[in-house]
Amino acid sequence: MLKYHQIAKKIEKYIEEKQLNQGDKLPVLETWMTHFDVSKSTIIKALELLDKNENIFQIRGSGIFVRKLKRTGYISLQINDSKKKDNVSSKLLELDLRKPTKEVANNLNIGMDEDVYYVKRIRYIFDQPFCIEESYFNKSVVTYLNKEIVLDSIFKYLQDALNVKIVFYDSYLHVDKLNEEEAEHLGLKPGDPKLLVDQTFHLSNGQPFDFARNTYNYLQSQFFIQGKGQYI
Amino acid sequence: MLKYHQIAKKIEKYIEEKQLNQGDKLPVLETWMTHFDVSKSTIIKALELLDKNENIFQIRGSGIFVRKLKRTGYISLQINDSKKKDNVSSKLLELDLRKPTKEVANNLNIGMDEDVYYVKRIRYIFDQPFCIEESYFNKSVVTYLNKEIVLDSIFKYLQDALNVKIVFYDSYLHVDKLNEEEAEHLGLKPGDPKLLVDQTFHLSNGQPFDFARNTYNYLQSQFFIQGKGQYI
DNA sequence: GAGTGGTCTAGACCACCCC
DNA sequence: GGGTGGTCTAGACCACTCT
Repeated sequence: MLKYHQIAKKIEKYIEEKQLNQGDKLPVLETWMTHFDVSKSTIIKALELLDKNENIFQIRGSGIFVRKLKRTGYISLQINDSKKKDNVSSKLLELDLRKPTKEVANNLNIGMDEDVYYVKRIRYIFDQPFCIEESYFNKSVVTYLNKEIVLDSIFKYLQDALNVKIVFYDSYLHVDKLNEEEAEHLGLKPGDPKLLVDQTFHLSNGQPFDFARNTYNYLQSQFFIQGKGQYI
Repeated sequence: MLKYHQIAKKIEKYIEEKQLNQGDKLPVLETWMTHFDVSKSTIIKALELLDKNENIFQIRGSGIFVRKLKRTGYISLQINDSKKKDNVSSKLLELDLRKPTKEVANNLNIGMDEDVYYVKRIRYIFDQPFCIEESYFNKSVVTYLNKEIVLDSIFKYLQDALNVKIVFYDSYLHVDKLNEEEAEHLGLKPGDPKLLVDQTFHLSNGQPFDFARNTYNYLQSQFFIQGKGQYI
């Protein structure tokens, strides 16, 4: 494990253990340098990581401060931290090999005669249905899938067994109305609001290999995004 | 202007001028180093910037590649790049000094006896209403506001005239149903879906000074988020 | 094994905040 | 003006990809 990753973790732990709150000041660079016996750049790299994950913010000439979310119970739309989600379970509805629709073929950047794995799941939080998830995997990349794999973590399997690495992803959000089938799955009424999140996951050559369409229950799901200001 | 900012801009321009597409390979580090006559770290910093703004992705041992969004007409939920938005106009509905509600006081971290500036605007894209925006500014930070300022860019005024700098912000998303008044403003029907985005903007001491509630027209607005994978 | 990006160091100097 | 974070350099060494 990289030095600056380790250090970032330790600083994160430090914040947690000291129960620091938003705006609390952390020790200065110099202190961390001597404490971990590494160069300045390494500490800066570690702090950069924490900054990116929205754990801290840094003010030049002033110091390093703790950053905390005020509201709880929200889902991150940025998968920076892959924190474990308890209370979440899922049910498999469909799993088969099929030809893509025009839309799916377009999103996966493949021809309509190629094969895709189709996976449809319902996801539950505290046993309440909060999301319908439909995924389409390019079969030439994801060569094999079965029930057991799908019920566990697909991404973990892709990485460990197939050596498929996600390099980046794009998410597209729409708000719309539920149709009858979706409403039934989510325990809502047709015409009720829904949040639709389309995602494409890309490989290291920039090609998408997974297109996912997520339909969220508007009563069970709230989201957050954190950002940094740079209005010039 | 910082060296690595300049270089990032030049590389961005290079991508644009060469009309490179997703997955196209960029020249290697060494080439950029000699081309700009700077050290390796500086180039890496520049590429880090481009990486953060989702213009490129880097694969160790392989190279630097162009990244592009597939869909157009979407609004970024990350204000990394503050690109100019044409076709967007706004109408001022209300502007006054008032006492905050409990909710607003809580979001601004102030007492209910303190003053806030209240600004209500409708935002139009291609002359279609796409957003109702209600903002509450802590008066002890934003000491003065008027009609002219509000119709121009508030954030620019805050930075230039009042020396108020946004360091970070949190966004919270909900999906819900429009009430009668909102529906009228947006040209929709009560009960139609809406996307609600609450934002708090924070100063360098971590304190929020602006709480904004944005209600989006679900037919006129679509959003995107880009991310990087790191499933371990 | 050659090519390529990433980490890490040590140190000079700079830019900003705040007293 | 002292304290503090940020930029930049030069170079050693490491880790991954691809053929």
